[in-house]
Amino acid sequence: MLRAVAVEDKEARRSAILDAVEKLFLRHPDRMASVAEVAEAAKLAKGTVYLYFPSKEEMLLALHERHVAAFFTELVVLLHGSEALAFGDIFEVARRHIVRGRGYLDLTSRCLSLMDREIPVERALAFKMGVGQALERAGSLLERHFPGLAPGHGVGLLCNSYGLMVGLWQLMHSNQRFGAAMSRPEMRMFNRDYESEVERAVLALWSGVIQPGAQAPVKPLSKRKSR
Amino acid sequence: MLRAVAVEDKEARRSAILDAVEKLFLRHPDRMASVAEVAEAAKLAKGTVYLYFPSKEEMLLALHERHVAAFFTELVVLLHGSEALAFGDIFEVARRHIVRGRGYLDLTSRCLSLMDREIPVERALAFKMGVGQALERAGSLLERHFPGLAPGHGVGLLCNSYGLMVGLWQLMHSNQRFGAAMSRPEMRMFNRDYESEVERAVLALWSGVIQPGAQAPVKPLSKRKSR
Amino acid sequence: MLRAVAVEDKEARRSAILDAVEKLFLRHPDRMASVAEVAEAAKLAKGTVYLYFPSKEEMLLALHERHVAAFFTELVVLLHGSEALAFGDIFEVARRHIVRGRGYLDLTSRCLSLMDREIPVERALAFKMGVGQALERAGSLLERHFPGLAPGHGVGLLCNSYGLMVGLWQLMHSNQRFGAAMSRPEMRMFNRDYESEVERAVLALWSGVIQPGAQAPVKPLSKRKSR
Amino acid sequence: MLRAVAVEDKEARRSAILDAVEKLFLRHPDRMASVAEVAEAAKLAKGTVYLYFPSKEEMLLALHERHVAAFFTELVVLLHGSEALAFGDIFEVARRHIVRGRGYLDLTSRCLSLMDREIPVERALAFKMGVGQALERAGSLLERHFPGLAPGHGVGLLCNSYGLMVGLWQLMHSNQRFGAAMSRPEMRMFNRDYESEVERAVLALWSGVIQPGAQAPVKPLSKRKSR
DNA sequence: AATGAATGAGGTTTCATTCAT
DNA sequence: CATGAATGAAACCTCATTCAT
Repeated sequence: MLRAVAVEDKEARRSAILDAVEKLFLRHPDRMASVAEVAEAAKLAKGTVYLYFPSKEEMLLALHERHVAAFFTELVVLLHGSEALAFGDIFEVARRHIVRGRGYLDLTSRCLSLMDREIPVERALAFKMGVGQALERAGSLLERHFPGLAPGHGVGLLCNSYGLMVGLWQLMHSNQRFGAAMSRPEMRMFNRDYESEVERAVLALWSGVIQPGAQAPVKPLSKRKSR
Repeated sequence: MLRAVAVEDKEARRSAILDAVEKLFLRHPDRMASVAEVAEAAKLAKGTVYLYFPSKEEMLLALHERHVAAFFTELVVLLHGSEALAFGDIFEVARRHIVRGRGYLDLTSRCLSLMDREIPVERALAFKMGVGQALERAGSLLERHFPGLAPGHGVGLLCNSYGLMVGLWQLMHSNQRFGAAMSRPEMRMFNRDYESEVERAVLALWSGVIQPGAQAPVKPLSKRKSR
Repeated sequence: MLRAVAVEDKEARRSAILDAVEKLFLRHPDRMASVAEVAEAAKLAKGTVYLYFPSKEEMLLALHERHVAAFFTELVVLLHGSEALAFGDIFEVARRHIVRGRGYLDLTSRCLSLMDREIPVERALAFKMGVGQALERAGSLLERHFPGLAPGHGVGLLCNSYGLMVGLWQLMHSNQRFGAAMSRPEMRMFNRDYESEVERAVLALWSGVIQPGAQAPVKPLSKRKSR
Repeated sequence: MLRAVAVEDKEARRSAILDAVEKLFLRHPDRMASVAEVAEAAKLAKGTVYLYFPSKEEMLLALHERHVAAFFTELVVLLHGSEALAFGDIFEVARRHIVRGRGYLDLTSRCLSLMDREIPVERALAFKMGVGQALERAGSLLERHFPGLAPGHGVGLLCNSYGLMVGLWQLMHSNQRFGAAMSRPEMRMFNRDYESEVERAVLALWSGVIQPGAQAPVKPLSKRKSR
């Protein structure tokens, strides 16, 4: 076994481990691979894996981090351009990374719950802060493209969109398990395609947030009571 | 221990077990109680619990089902009334059950991932079909209150809203763990209150979906490419 | 597998586990059996063993406790009798249990160091208090047989003797490993038999403590300095 | 890192490693430092440590050897002098090195059990032979100071004393863990100070061994039986 | 001689579930 | 119906040691 002495070598090895994790994750999205399996897939000894990651959970988080970074990098590049962008241009990036990216949403869900328990607070915080910075950057760039978006609301819109994509995925993706049963009449309303549904939903959300018109189409409150 | 012979007694015992699960779930939302704890809290023996539920996971699902049923019951009652309803009236029900309901969202997240793996397909399907029916009913009633909502789109809007609420919760709730660190400048953009944020987001979503006006405020596509 | 439902049955099973531990301990005094081995030797599943003992270490302690209890029981019975006792009568009990008792001293050494680290303080304290009571009882009875023993010094003498037996064993027992090498001239002074050596030493200790005569044979301090 | 090429340099490095071991041992007497920690404390790499010691256990043994050598050196110097010595003069040396020497007894206990298993027979034998020689020397010198000590019994007395010191320490030292609980009435008999207790015990042992008078104060055997 | 990356054996404990009573 | 004793799979992580550099 070659020894990763230089910093780049180490980085490469770390990355190779993540590749192995990803491979296993995609092969069996339903079960979390054991460290032994990861090590085997990466052709390393178990102990070696622990030289690069303090725990199994942090491996997953690191993989997720890689996904997220790739997404934001591309998003920021796009938003940075001087070209005028419409919703679809931006969603295109999300589609490629998040909606269609193999394992992106599944891993996101998984990590979101890891963050509560298994990941040490310090690490969770660090991850979140990293995302926060990217988000802030993307959010403010976004505002430049949508004058209807009130200053400071870019980040919020991105968060909301992200939440919508994740939540909807969780609601819908399991349908695959049901196979033929999905064609029963009682299941009709679930029988939609996540990809098109989520785009429509996010578009609607943006339309609702980026309000150019004066009057809201949906009245927030009825007259009878004010809560 | 009295024996639950009559059907009602059995029903009551089942319910008592769910009460115990709920109590434990609320006490430690961060860890899943063991069956032994549930049995103890319900003042039963471990084995007895298995007379009423085939597995631990199905206990959680049953509790979740109870939450969901309570929510839909109230929602349908509201929508059934002849009174005119604004968004806030409807969201009020969601707020009480989902947003503020102790443990509702946490349990929802948990069950959503259980549905993928631990729950037998049959059971998962049955649950889903139950929700489907309630959803269908509520969706069509909803359309009566919002003429701007195209026929058949009520269910979709409800699903989207539900997904948004769940996804946003997952993104935001973990912030509690971070305590004081949330006030750092890098974390500013996360420092929002879930309750008000989610209401605003859902309202925006509805505004976007229920489009009375002609012109969309957000152009779906730029001219340059058509994907 | 028969189920130990009654309390006596449980006691018996616990005892059977200790038998298995003892058997393994005697077979390989040099390595601590794994729980898997213990379970196998006791013809139980690993998990079952954990129903009876909270940890591997506490198994050893329990076995040691059994040894100690047997020793003290017999000692107290002897001391209780009305007959006049000489040192040899009492040492006879120690010889049978401690010196010749298979594994007694080895296990004692092992447990003595477990008490420092692995055993929870509560448990260690409980054990020690149990020994304390037996010791107190034996110590005061001892004083009745040896008028030369100052009141209250019985316990101390027993402790000292115990320490001497344990310490000497540790110094000497390993000689077995050395086999033929023990006959080299440089090793001559180690080449003694533990059993006779320890008896002589303990007798000497008792002779020194139970001082009938006026003049001490060994002057505690020289005249030149007083420390 | 400078390379230790000359023999003295190597000796110095070896010694520095032992210093590091000792430092760590004193800092956390309750847990055995890992090789990584030792290396770090000695400002060396892990592999380097293995150039000087074949195993972790032998590090401990070497440190112990250093302790023992220091003790015997001083003891022999004292016994060599022409001055008349009383027990207290000799015990003073033991007190300084063994009783009060930080970590002496703890390490002794540890090594005594290592000798059984972890240390290769060859090495264990070598250590023992070294101690044997020192012991022999000290033992015969001792006999010159105590005419009551039968020729050839000096070594035995030293061994017995050593065993008593070690055994008693093991019995008593753990009391520190129990803190306040030591003041309970059931623990009264344990509540003694090791330092004074051990001195009294060793003095008693010597008094018993170095018998000037004719009649033994403690009858070895009762009349009724002869074992 | 020094380094530190790689190794991989090794054993504990938990807990959902079963089933004899 | 109720009990709770018995089961046993499952997986983590540590760390002493080796050896390529």
